[in-house]
Amino acid sequence: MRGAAAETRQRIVGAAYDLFYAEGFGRVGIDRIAAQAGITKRSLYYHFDSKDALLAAVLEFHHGLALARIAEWAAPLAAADAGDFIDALFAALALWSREQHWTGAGMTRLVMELADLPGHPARAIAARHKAAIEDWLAASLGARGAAEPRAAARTIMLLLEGCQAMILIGGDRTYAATAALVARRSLALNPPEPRP
Amino acid sequence: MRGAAAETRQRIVGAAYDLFYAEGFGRVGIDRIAAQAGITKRSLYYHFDSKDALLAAVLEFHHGLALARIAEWAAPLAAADAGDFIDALFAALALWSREQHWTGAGMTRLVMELADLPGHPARAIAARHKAAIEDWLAASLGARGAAEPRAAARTIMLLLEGCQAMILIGGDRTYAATAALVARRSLALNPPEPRP
DNA sequence: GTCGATAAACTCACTCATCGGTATACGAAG
DNA sequence: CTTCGTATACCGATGAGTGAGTTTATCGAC
Repeated sequence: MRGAAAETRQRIVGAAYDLFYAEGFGRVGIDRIAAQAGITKRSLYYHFDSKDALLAAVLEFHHGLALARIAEWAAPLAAADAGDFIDALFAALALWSREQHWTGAGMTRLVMELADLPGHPARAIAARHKAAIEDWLAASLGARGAAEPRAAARTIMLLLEGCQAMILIGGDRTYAATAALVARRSLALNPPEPRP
Repeated sequence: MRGAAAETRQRIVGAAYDLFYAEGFGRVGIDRIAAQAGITKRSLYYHFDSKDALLAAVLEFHHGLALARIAEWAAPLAAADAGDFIDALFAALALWSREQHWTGAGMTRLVMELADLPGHPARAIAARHKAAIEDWLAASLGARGAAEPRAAARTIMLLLEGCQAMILIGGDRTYAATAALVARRSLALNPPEPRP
């Protein structure tokens, strides 16, 4: 049973991830996480010092998971040009938002929940996460011939975040198409070098 | 004391507004609101059936207040063209975000907090609120000669929401300038009719 | 004009559930 | 025998919400 700790830890993180993502940080109690993980609360506190520490672990887990997922998602798009890549991106967002019980991006919701606590460790992790996504976007766009990949990535981040907020608030998924259009046009104003 | 109810009610709404806006809905207890309003908890429940009902009243209050504020803000811009109007809009956002303890848009944060409760009354109020803002934007842009004011308003809503999220997450206020640029360019693609 | 009746406006003290976190003890593996 | 991991049972604080009683303003009756 010596290596079971890591497995138990992961089970706790997984349970907390599911619950935090579904209902938010504040509204989910430690007891429910422990029950979902199939252990007692005391055991949970053996593995994690506090609820905040657990949250940090969950976010790190989510960070890795999300980056792996978008890399996997982008794999079939290796040959796409920047414009098609953008269209595919927002089409994927529209599809994602159709999922039942979709609640938008977990990191963003968490930051909003902790908006008055700028010093909270979770805020730093979320900031790093978003920066990593933006970096990945810039690299992806640059590799597909976008003229100013960093500026384009910033624009797309704005539109992605805005899109998720608007869809969540009003339930109108056509904002995804609007965002794609805006992103494409914005890109077209910095046209890529013609490739031979 | 026969007509004091309305005044007390408003004091409760004001206290709840301050606290909800500063710390969110879930993390503020009824006791604190009552204390801040200078009454007992039991008196609060005399005026409001539940915490949710109080939240609804707070949101209606905020809705009216926000619309009045943006109208007041826009008054000096009556003569501005659509492009300048957009620049002023995002400049105001950048300035607003510099306020100490700035936590972004209250309605958006609330919807994120209640993301898993699509049937919550507060969600409907928030949706109406955002729709009203978008309508106001479309009217303002149309009056300033924008070619497709509805599409432009949708674009700007996306960028406003995205901007607030990005600034809150990363603390980087230069996203406001990026958003203004994107909005302006997007507008320039649908150029207004030249005015005589 | 004053005296109850009435209803509005409010308070004190309480309910029960849940919150995050812990003291202590027990079983198993090395 | 010690260390790791778990369980039972508990802590004080706080959550939303309430039952029952008290003050206060207004109004009809005389």
